[in-house]
Amino acid sequence: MEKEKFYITTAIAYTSKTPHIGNTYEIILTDAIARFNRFIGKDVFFLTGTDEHGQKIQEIAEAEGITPQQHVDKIAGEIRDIADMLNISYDKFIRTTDDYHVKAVQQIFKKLYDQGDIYKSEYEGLYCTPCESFWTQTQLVDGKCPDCGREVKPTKEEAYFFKMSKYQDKLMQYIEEHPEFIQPESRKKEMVNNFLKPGLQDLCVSRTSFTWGIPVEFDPGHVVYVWIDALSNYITALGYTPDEKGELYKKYWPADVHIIGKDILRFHTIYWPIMLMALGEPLPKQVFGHPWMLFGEEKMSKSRGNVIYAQDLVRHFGVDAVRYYSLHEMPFAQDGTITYDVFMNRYNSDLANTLGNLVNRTVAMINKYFGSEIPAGDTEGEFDADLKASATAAIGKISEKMAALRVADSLDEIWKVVDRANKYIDETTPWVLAKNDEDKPRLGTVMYNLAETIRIIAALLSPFMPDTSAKIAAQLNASELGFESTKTFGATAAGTKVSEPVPIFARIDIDKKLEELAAENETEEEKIEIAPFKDFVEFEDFEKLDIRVGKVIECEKVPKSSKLLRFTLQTGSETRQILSGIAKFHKPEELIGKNVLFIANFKPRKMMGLESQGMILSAEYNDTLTVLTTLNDIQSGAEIV
RNA sequence: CGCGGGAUAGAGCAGUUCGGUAGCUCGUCGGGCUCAUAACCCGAAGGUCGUCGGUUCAAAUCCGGCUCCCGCAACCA
Repeated sequence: MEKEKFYITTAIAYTSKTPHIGNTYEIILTDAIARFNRFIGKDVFFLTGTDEHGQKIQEIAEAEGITPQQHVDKIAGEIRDIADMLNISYDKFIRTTDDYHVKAVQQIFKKLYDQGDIYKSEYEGLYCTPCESFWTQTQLVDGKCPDCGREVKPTKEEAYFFKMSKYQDKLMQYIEEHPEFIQPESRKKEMVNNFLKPGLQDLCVSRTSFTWGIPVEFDPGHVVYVWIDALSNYITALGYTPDEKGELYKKYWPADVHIIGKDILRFHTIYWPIMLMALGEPLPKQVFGHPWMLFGEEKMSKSRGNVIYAQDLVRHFGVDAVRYYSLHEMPFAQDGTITYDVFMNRYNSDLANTLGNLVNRTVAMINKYFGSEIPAGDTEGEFDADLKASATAAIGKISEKMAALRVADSLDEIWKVVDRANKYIDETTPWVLAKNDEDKPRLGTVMYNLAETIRIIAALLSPFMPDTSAKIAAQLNASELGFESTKTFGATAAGTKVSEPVPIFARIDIDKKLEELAAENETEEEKIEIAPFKDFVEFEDFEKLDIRVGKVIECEKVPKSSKLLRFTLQTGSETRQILSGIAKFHKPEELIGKNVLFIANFKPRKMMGLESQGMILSAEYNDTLTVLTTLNDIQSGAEIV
């Protein structure tokens, strides 16, 4: 019988810098799902890889004084090492710099262009001078600028655009007919209400402002901008080209599920399906936007000093502890958190105490009471039926949960069996049975039932914690760990020799470990990553800017905007209104009365319906920002020289 | 009034579809046991289910108002 196929992917990781555990979480989650589907007998293809093009990478490489290729080779290597370290069972690792991918993307771009879905735009009649904004035909309101309502003028800027709107209704229909397509459900509404209902804008798919990308074959100077390049990895990895689809593609496409971060859901549930429609290919069955792993309350970032790397966690706690935490502690649809403290508490209670100790005490007793041979289990007693039912029923429940991508809940089901087994030991009190020879057969059965239950646990764990599964099986000398073997009791043969008991997860002394970790962080020299410095300019270039001091006489939040503050600045004997996107970093009250620096000769520009007559200067580093001010008070309107 | 999600014991979460004794894990306290990694098992304490009001015999659950968080969109030059 033909095996059912299952194609699963992660998003490809951007190769700008080394990923932290929050980034790594995605691939662990995907691996568990992939392994589980293999476990239940599907023919799985698991794809992961790296996204290696773009301006940012070009800039970073320049700053480091190496070529973009050298930079992405380095980071892609690191990412691959992390995946291998974590036992990620990917079938293919694609890099967007791979030659077959580059070629296929060029062909895809050409095909879409030839059939008229991609067009080159000269922005004719579509530039609004006061707003300094480009608009596509579909964005205009009554043929005029949607921002200010004024006339728009032609310009010469050129880029390629994808006609998204053409496929919009078809996509809407698909989403409605396939309620499981976007997961979790709540995200679906975001996509439909924010993008599809208002009408899709045509998507810019090429750039001329940088060169580190896939060249548009028929138009030198243009490179393919991120989306067509990155998204198509899911099919080019299978050997797809518009002309020749390839065996893997025919076998595995459409994807059963794309596992991605919630931040790129839009691209995967709107642009990507539309690309596929344009290519005449079937759409993926499901896109799951997983939540983020945060450090405490915050996003991880190096400057906050709260980054946790998978490598460090693995070094201190082992691969499967990292996998367990990632899979078990993350809620399905809400962001989860990680801290060393919580991690270790989880480790001790779930892994060392509950699971590890069950294996340890069982193996120890078999050694002690039966000379390390698993005895026969033919003297039934109270509690046996309940234990067996618990063990053999687990796989059914887990299968249901996993079909809904409920990985954490699946682990809970396994732990229910572990708990049941620990309780069984208490109920049957083997140490009491061991005191009387006539109880030996019953004691043997208790040991057998425990060994067999643990074998089933090991089998159930194999998709989630493969190393642990193998370690447990090795101590019991168990060989049968297949899917079918988890449904029935009795695969363990009496007489099987177990090994010496060896703790699988050593308990952690949390206080001691925290000290160790703190010491480690201190010795680690701080690497400060600042934006690359720009090229030399002439003094005249600086002189073109008119930078002035302004005294803040009014400052308030712009209604309905999360970023904008509206300032009224005193500039000599005049005042002017300036908008600045710094609401997240400064409260209006704290700025009133302060001298700020601003660029006075930018063309006025409308934002949120208000005119901004200049730009207030701020210093920015890694998600934090502060407004510049003068050391001593000085007349407003004073020039910066 | 742009769209959507959330607020439940010290912490993290489930329960809300189809109203009826509020549940899980960790932590705390007490007890049991001694095979085992000071592990395991049992029990207890701890919640006016954000807030105000409505419907109902009965509301965490349904309806409405409010507060606070979060995501998306818009907006940061």
